[in-house]
Amino acid sequence: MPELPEVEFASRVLRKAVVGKTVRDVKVLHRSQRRGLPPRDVARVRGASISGIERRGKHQLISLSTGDTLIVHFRMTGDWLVDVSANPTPEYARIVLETDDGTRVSLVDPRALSAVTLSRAGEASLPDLGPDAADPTIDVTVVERALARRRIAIKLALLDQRLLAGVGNIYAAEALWTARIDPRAIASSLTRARCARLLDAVRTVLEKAARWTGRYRENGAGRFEVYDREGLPCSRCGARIRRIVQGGRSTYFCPRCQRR
DNA sequence: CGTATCCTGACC
DNA sequence: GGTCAGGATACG
Repeated sequence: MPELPEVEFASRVLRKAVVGKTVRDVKVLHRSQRRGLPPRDVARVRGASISGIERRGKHQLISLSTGDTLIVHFRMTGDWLVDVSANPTPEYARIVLETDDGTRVSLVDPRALSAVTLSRAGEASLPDLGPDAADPTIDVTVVERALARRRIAIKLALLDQRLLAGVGNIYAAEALWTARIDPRAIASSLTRARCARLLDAVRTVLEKAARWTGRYRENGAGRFEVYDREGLPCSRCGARIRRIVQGGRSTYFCPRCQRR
């Protein structure tokens, strides 16, 4: 699942492939994408040149010479595939961008849940996002304040992009394991010291993931401490990793060394 | 706060 | 052929 490190990697791939080029054609190949990017918006993209690529949380922002911005979210299974337009259309390609030099960038997404929308010049249509989890300038106080009023489980708070942008289900679980915090702990009850440990853990986990992502895209075995490891021993204390459901999603944690 | 929705591959 | 997974959003 693409979270901040994977989206950062993908945005670099995209930047290298298309920045400075002109969009020759845009194809929307799946009906679920037509809702977010209807024909009138596709028409606005054709012929524009791409001036830059940025990332905010898990969103990628493709700036166009027209002032419009394409906003891309991979959701669960989206990714970029870069090749040339002479090749056959890649499997699971949902939206295809072709540039004037023959480069083709396909949004490949087996589950077709990715979201691509066009934001018109001047209207910022990103959802309300908290500070970027990779922002080195955020400090403990930022985390402490974000959690102070939230009487929800800390795992759910970490997934709330309005509080901190970029963390998803996998790295939330990994960060809580690293910080030795029980995912069921109430967010507002965390002490300043635990907030500091959590911020540190989020950074550690995201940096580690970025190093993996740089090498290969696939999830390597043994990459995670708790995620998808139900019943297996905790590498720190040996207790069996548990799986619970929070907010409809799986949470994996060590019931012995992660405390409330 | 929980639950349904979007989608389709994977798995039973 | 039914169920599940899951990020974000909408709704009760």
